[in-house]
Amino acid sequence: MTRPPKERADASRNRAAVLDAAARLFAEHGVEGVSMDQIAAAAGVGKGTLFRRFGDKAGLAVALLDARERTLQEGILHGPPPLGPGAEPAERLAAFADAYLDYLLEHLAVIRMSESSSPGARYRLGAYRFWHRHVAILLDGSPDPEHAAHVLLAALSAVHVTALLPELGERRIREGVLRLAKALR
Amino acid sequence: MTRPPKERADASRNRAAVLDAAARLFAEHGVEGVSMDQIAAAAGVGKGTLFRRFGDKAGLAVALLDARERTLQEGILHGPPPLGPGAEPAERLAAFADAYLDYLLEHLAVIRMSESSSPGARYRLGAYRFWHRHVAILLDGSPDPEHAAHVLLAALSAVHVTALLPELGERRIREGVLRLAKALR
DNA sequence: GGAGAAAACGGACTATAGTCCGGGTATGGC
DNA sequence: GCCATACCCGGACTATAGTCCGTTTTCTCC
Repeated sequence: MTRPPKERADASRNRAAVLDAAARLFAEHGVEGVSMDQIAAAAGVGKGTLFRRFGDKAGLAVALLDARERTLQEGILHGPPPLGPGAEPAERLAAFADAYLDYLLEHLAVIRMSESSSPGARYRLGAYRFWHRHVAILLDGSPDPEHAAHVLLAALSAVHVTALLPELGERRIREGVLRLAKALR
Repeated sequence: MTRPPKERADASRNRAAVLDAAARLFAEHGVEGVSMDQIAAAAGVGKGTLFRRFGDKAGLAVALLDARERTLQEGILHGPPPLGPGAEPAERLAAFADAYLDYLLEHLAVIRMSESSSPGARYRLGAYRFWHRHVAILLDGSPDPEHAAHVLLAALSAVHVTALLPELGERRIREGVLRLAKALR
């Protein structure tokens, strides 16, 4: 890990102000209904500050999700089975699909924003690479675990689940994903 | 089918001019590298005309793909087996996956544009609904053909295939999709 | 072939994402 | 406490998508 030399007091203050403002505005008007200008104004910072720190709207979404995402990753790496180590791969895969869907459905709009700024942005996220490696390892033994892992994650993409939700409902999506996880082994 | 009353001569002339200009500019500078202003200028029409006719850049992409897409749909509905009617569902599904990948890889950038203007745009395309119904029918008998069809199509989305192509290559993607099609039955 | 209606045209206009850089401020060394 | 400087700030600026509406063209019917 590279350790940044330090964070200046004004920078840290502004980062917190931006994240607070963004969380509040997103909750109030929806992710799509808030412009970067509005967030900057609400946080009391300039536009330049906002973009320099977070890159773009997707980067802001990633920062907002950071804590929740780390919790899930922690549960996978060091938590109790079946999500954490110790259970059979098949069980761990089912537990992952379930836990990931919990996370996804809880933050659907923000995750969608984090994944779809530019086309293909999702696949470049550190988090995506984490989920992909985890799933590929659990699929070890199948003909092409890497492709199969991408397939499972495609069925768990925010855009995909958002589109299917009104048509199929949460229950059928959960069952479908679990069946898929089994079928891929 | 609803029959539009007629198309005025100026409208038809401009439509052709826009499609020509777009095809040429896309081929020359890539889909991402061309702005709607440039297309309008190259076609010798105003911006308003462009947007009124095609809605947005994705609509323009859809119009460009129209002919090729109809060919594939025709092959499915009335062509010879195994793509067309007459073969076993499993064979037809494999043939569809293969033919769709041919189509997708041939026009990857334009299809990506047609699918990803706004988030979820893909699922509202008439073409998507066609592919989905076809696949769901071929998966009849499995626990949830509709969800399974969405899964197969997710593995065939332009963004997904674009992201996987440099990492896995065409061969592994084709094999992976075929395995998925088998596993979903 | 001319008048009137309907449809299409086109460019000025708005909104938003994202960039750039001159000016300011915290920090660490003295 | 003071200075040098590296880092950060913020708003003016650019580029692009998409809208709006007064004007022009086409079509139809007489």
